Amino acid sequence: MDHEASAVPVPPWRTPRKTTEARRPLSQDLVVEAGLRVLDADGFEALSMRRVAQELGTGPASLYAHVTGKDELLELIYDRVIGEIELPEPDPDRWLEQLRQVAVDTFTVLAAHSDIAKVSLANIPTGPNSLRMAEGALAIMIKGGVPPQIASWMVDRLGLYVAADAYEGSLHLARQRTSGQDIGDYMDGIFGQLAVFYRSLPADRFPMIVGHVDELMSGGGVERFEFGLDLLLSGLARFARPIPEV
Amino acid sequence: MDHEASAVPVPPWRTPRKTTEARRPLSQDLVVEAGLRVLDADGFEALSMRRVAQELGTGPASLYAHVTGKDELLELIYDRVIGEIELPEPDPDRWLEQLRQVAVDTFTVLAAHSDIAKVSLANIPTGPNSLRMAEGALAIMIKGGVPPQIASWMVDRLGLYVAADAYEGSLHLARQRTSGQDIGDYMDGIFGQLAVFYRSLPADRFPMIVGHVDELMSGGGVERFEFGLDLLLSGLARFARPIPEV
DNA sequence: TTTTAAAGGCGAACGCCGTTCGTGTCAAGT
DNA sequence: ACTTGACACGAACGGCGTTCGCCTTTAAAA
Repeated sequence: MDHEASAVPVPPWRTPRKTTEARRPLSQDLVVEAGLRVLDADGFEALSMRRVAQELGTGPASLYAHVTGKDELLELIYDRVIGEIELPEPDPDRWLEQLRQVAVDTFTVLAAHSDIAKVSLANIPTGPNSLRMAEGALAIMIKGGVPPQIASWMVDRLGLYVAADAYEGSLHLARQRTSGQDIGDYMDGIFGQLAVFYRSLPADRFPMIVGHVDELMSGGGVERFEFGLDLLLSGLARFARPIPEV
Repeated sequence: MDHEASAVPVPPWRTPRKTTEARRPLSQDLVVEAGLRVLDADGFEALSMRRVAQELGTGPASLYAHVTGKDELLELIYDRVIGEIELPEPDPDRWLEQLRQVAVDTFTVLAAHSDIAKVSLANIPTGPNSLRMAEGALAIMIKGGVPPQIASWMVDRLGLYVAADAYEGSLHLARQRTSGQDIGDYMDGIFGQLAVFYRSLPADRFPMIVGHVDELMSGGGVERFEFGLDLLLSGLARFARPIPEV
């Protein structure tokens, strides 16, 4: 036995068949993970089937055995990201606070993973983790005394608001990435230019804009997100009724 | 005169130099108009430089003399669409009602022009008509007694909400267009499937969803839009202060 | 009227993209 | 040991935005 030890070297014109190490088996999880890696590293616009395949050391065609297409891949990545959000056990006394926390957490997680928020704007998310989120938010509200009809619509509206804001923020990130600048320099540049532009407008046609440049430019992304979120939530609170006897 | 009437036919090997009718001069306006035509007819995903050029009977390279690229074309189309919205003369007594009307009108106009709302999510609109909108909304609020800082952020938040909802709606339109179905059939199909899907979920893990399918599915796009809008506006109203002596 | 220079139309090509086809190869079941 | 079915993957298709370079047209200059 052990012919291998004294084996004659393979002739060089015999192209080595096992290029890396046998055949690495792919799987949907591996594809999704690679996609998420590309997304976090290089952003949404860089997430192409070719790039994901490259990340896995293969060609684009290989992915289609595990994923029906790019759309499905995006939905899978999205659901995976949503899975990172923790849901509290509903407490009727703190329902508003809990709902707010879930919204903020969702915003944070979506913003952390580049532009994936776009996916939830483009689809009605039906992955297991998205359903978990919807169920959790519904439970917090309904157990807090919000009428089911209101709570149902609120899930929709909150999801839209959170995703839209995260998406908008990610687009700035993408531009900054393209520009190659430091994130701070980029932001200063954009806001500086915009402030100068506003101030340069004809004051007779745009008196409000010219007169309130400082207010228009003030506040960062998170501050503005929470401002809008609190508008929505304070509006919602008026609908809440005391819990009926259980 | 009138040699034309009895003119000898041009020899066919003499390739006709004026193919259509001399050279039609292009212009930025013509390009933008053609782009809007494509958008309304075939949707966002069909709006390519090639397609717009085809609409003008030329090649894609010709457009770049009038537009720096696709991004600028989209912004120009967007601003043109925004120009369709009418702004009221601010009336301090009816500021909330006026603001609401502007938001609804904007939503309607954006939704009418397919997916153009996407552009305002991707950019901070700075076209003349977009500025006019911002100025108008600011004026309504500030003259209505809303503190300038709140009004400034509200312009941002309202724009985000309106654009996001219009964008989401347009994505359904795009799918319906792709599927080739009638709009009614498509909607019934989607909502029917979704309702069936929700009802098929395990009731122990998703009791709220399974128990409130009817509420989750109820209401059309406009109804939901106005629900969210009124949440935002009722939250805003709490900030309004009586106008100081003028 | 002729010349000339600037402006702009446009065919062709580059390098991306998502997706499909056909072939090759491995590993598990017989 | 052989068969077979799943799947990896190179190559190619048709689309995209954009650029290059040539050529026509036009309007001002001579």
